[in-house]
Amino acid sequence: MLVPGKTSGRAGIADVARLAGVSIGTASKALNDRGQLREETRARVQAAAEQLGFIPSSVATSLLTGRTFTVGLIMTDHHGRFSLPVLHGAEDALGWAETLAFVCDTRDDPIREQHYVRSLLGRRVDGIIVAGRRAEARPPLITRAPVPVVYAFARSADEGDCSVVTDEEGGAVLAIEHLVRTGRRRIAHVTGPHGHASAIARVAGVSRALRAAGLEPVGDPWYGGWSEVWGRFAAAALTREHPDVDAVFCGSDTIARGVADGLRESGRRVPEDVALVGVDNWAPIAEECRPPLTSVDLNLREVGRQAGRLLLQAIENGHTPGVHSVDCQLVVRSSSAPASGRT
Amino acid sequence: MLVPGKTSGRAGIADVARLAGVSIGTASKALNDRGQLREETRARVQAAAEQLGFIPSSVATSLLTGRTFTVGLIMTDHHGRFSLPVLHGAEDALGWAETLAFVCDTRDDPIREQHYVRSLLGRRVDGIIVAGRRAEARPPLITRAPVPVVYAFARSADEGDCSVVTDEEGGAVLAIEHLVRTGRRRIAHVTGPHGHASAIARVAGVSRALRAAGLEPVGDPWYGGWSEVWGRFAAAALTREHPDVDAVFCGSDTIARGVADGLRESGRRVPEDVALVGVDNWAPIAEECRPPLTSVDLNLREVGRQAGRLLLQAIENGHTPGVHSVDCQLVVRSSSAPASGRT
DNA sequence: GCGGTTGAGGAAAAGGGTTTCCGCCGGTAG
DNA sequence: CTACCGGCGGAAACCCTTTTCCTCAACCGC
Repeated sequence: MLVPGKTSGRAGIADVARLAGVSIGTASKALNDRGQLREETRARVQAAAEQLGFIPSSVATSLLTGRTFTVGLIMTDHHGRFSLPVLHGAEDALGWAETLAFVCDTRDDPIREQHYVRSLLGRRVDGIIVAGRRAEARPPLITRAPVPVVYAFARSADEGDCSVVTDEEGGAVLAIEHLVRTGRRRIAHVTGPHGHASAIARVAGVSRALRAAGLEPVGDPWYGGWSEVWGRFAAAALTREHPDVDAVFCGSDTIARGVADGLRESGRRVPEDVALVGVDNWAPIAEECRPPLTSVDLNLREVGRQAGRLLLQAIENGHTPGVHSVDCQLVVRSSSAPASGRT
Repeated sequence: MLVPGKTSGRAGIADVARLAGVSIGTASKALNDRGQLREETRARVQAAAEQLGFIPSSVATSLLTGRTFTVGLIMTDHHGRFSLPVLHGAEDALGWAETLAFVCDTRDDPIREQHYVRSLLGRRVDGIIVAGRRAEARPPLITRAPVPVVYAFARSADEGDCSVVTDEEGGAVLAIEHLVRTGRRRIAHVTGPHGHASAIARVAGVSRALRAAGLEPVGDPWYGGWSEVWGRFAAAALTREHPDVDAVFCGSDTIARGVADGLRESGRRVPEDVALVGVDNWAPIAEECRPPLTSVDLNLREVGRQAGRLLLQAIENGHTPGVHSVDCQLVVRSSSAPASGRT
């Protein structure tokens, strides 16, 4: 039942106070368990608030305290394959509904990005998270931002900023160690475009892990694209040039799926003849692959969680510069089962 | 250069006014092109604002005007395949950065949802969009909401609410008409689980379109799951039971991809022997399919755009109840090219 | 009986803008 | 010379809630 009281049509604390027969200040104290009030008064006020469906305006308290319990989340990959898990992680860290996130999709347009930043700043967000896939370190969002900024997944070029990234090199090491452990010896690496930062990091991990295991790589890394077509092509070429290959580590699940199809069509069995590991652990690809694909999970949700935690920390205690790294995780499916007769 | 003026560390309009040598009221008028001021004064104030990097706090104006230029976007499908395009469309309608959206992922948990709703209401959002895939109409978010609510893609069970949905039945008609137009006569339909609302709508569309074309369906609709495995299985069974089939309309791109693989492995060529159309137009699947897949696009972005527009309209002029339908769009790729020798 | 103490609740300021209303000043017309 | 008017800019109210400070009354002990 609406009370004709205030302009907005919504009950304000003044309406609650009037209904309970107390002053505004007293009502506030009753609702926030502050001050010294008789229990009876407190209950009366709370009943009144309940009856009116009173929800306090955080706009007013924000104005008062200077904190909005609001952050901006800027994403640059509009399909959300990378930003969404980051958002989920951030939500975890920010507490369900404790702090809410304005999500802004820049569509990789710097003008739009600046618009959004200005808008966020005008709304007095407590901080900003910049999420999104980008091979290289990205230019800082803004110089001398009046609120903390944390970069998630895409790291800032400015070392004084705070970034959270995945340890892609470590992820590659994980994959190779797994293959070696399951008895593979002739391991090839098929990946994305030459010069792509992710490709570079993973190649480095592959070299390191192979060296540590005392193995020679099977040819140079195969650079191409991130597509299935490339994977199929590479599989055909690979089996032709290196018939003894017994495992392929792929720079993405998409490539790996192409490789799986290519191998099957060249008469190789997966995993019996050749084991396969991808990267991304992207369910619709990895799980539908024939056979289901072992994959390196980039742990993006944890990246988001860390970013959220660091942001909160920066808001409360000040800036924590540096690059924070999150480990990858290997998700084992059947594509890398040990070949029969091996360890 | 920070001015020691105010508490927050950020320049306020008082700082600007002081620097420009005018009163606060005058400064406000100068910055908002309001009132009668000498051009010189206006310029002086604007220069001061520029120098201080002044960004007005929309918290303050929101408190004053009662409008926050903020909406809530509640999503229920956490992979975002459906909600994200809706978000993008909504962003289009809300104007880049004019109105920002709090994005809340409920993970299909009603408790979390209520938390978020309360939080949004406390933040005095101007309206709420509920997005997300759900087969059936969903229960209303809240009864007697103090702000307008628009349901996007998942429609509300309450007819008095405002919902925007895609015309899934119409999408199926589009697909069948396309197949008929390119000379196919023996058209089968492979879809998801029996009883699923989307499956039901599409089956209805298929029947209608086939009847209109004077064709008999090839057997009953094939109900199964939304997976590739099901598609492969169905393809094998289909070619066995109906060797004369020359087209398959699939309930999703994933199924269609499975069917494509299954057909190829049964010795049928796509599209020469059998044409294929999917639903979703989900790029990573449709484009990587062999051959690239013709697909019915659900036009989710447009759904989001409509939802945004309707919400804005509801905020400004009041409620517009009813279910608004958005047409699907057929995206033609090579999987449905006319067989050689046909029209 | 009176001062001190404590418990309960009210009054008012604050926070950062916008807007309305008002006053001042200079120019112009009567 | 005075009255009026228009241009320009300032003072203050207002939005909603929290919080601090204050008042008032009752009760206690001496």
